Amino acid sequence: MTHSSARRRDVTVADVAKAALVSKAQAARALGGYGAVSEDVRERVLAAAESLSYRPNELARTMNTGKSHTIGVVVGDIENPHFGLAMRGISDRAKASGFDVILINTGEDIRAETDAVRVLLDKRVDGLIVAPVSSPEKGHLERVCASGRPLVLFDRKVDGLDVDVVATDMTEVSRKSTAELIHAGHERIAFISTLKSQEPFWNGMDVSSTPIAERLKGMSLAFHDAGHSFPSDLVRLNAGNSDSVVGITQDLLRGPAPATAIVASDGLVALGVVEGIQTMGLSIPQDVSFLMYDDLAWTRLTNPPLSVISQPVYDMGAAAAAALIQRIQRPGVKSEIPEFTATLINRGSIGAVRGAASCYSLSESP
Amino acid sequence: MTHSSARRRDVTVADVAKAALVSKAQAARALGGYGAVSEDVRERVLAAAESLSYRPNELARTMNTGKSHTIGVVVGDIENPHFGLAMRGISDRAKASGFDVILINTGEDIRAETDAVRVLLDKRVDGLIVAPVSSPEKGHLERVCASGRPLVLFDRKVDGLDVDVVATDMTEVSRKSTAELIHAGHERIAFISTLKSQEPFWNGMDVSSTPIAERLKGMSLAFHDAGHSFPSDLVRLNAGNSDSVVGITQDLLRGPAPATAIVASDGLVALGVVEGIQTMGLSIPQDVSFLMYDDLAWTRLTNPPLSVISQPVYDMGAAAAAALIQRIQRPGVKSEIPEFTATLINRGSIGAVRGAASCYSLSESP
DNA sequence: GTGAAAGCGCTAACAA
DNA sequence: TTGTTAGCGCTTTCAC
Repeated sequence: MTHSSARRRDVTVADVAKAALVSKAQAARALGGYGAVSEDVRERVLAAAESLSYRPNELARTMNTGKSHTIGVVVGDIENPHFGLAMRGISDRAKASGFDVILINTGEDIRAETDAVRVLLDKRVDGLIVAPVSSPEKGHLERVCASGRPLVLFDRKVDGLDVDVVATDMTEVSRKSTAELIHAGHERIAFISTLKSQEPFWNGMDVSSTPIAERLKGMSLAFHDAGHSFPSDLVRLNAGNSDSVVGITQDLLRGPAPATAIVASDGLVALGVVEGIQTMGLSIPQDVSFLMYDDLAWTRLTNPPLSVISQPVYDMGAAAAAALIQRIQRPGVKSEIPEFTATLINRGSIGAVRGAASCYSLSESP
Repeated sequence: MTHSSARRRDVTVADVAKAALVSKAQAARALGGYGAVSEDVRERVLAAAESLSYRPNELARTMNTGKSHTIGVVVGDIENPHFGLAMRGISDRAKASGFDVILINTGEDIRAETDAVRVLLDKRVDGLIVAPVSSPEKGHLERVCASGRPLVLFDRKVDGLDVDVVATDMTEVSRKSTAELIHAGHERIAFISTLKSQEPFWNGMDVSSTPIAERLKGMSLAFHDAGHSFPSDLVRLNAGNSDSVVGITQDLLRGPAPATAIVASDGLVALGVVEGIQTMGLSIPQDVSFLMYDDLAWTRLTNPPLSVISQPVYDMGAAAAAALIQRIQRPGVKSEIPEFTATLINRGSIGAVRGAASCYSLSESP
């Protein structure tokens, strides 16, 4: 049993120095790989370290240097594969540059997000990537900037915060997708999002979350292009768990002027929408057309497979990490962030409106 | 602009002490909430801290106390909702006890897992929860124990490592589910797992991953119960990405003695299996029956909805955190870990074997 | 090249 | 109740 004494003190540079018969400073230099050390001393020190199985105390190191070689990531919902994939992009890119990545999940709660940012700053991460929950509060993010450590926002930008943002512009793809739906005869196109909002949506309302605002703007533009008016009564915010989405879906599909197509703003909403449609005994796309954001693996398994708007999430994660590391290594230098574009993948859940002339055929995806 | 000078030194206890006209020690006591401080001094110190917007340096604090009030979590694949849900259970429980949680994702790579453990130990987390990738290597986990910090394993146990394990015993539910399949006339039941293995599976082989071993043992027992022999030629390990699973599935369904039922050992494998079945133009459950582990949200959206084996993942996460925190707070005291049981949720992907007498009807789930 | 000594920001033992 | 003093383990002057 080599580890019988759990309460043993960690071995320190001093121990190594003693064993190698050199000064603490020399041992530290050899171990840390800085300063000037003779070959002879270096070897003795490394050998001693090896045999004592010395491990540097990163905390002490960080305290002195101020650098931790760690980047912190804060996301709202790690159960959403969207963030899982982004996380992989971030990790891969960071690892390639010798940075460790630690993540904190907030459950889409602004208080938890504030805590998470505080914890990571306290742990002296070298920089942060935050996928901020949509909320007017931004004090915690301003505090990051004030601390002097770089911040990169993921997915949404925050008004009045001059930091790098990695996101896909959704306006164009939304416009194009909506045009596709309109082309198929739809005018009653609904949009469901979990975005929290005090008031119901109205046309021209200032939507605080950039990606949602862009999706809505794209829809609005497409309706304008087609000479129709945007059915803003079919925009539903504040969708919560899956059950509430099911309810909203059923509500949208009932009544005198039901929706003929539904757009889900993310994978979680999509689950509820499809379930809602199914429980009403309706078929996609015969009775109602369906479109969702994010190309999740399961969307190919339903019947019909679902049409989705796909974003290069992995690449976005990698780009976020790259931009952050750039900022860390060359403070003050503006980092170049690539443009990302989302594309419509039209699988089979968009169909002609029920009862309309059935001249609709899919236009090819680019 | 309040944060114009990004390069300003952080404000320390010394600064606060000076402002409050007390000694550094008194300021530290007041701020840290330990020792004895008069009401007068406490107020002056807190006021000074407030006005200087003092933030304690957690690193320095951790260096002295050895405690970080942080627990580290290491998982293989955060894209798998299984771990996302577990993570929420862990976070919720930890937060309730005042612990922060940081996570590192390893991509099912043993080297990354080793690194992750090292990083977290270096950051001086108070304890670790690890969902270990199945691998013979366990040096990194032994190092955790040697460091004196508690470790809780999630999902799988590791041979020769005497630590708390939070897992669901899969033997019984596997046996029962397999019996269900056999009852429906199936004898050619396949099992696909991503578990890495040097050699193909053979009956009686020592499978290193507990949950997979249990699944297989349950199957074997059920076949034994029914007086049939276990078709070990239909057990496929080393499944990789989705494409490879599709290939394995197609292989299993071809040939002179094809599988009539397929069991997927996790959600990722399941995606490939269903896709494989669909691309062959076969129907579930008419042509082939299907069963998978983990009750993921999308399993209700396929046609038919998929039969699954459900584990209380959130509760398991919470229990892991509870056990770990117990160990942190009362070292040496053995923590009581509840038993978890998985249940078969028979939705609609298990049917009678093609061509057999169609007397099969679902037996009710408990 | 080398070593002694002064920090980093905090806690904790010891006196007063 | 207070203040003084020593650390925690490392990096980093600054002399030699």
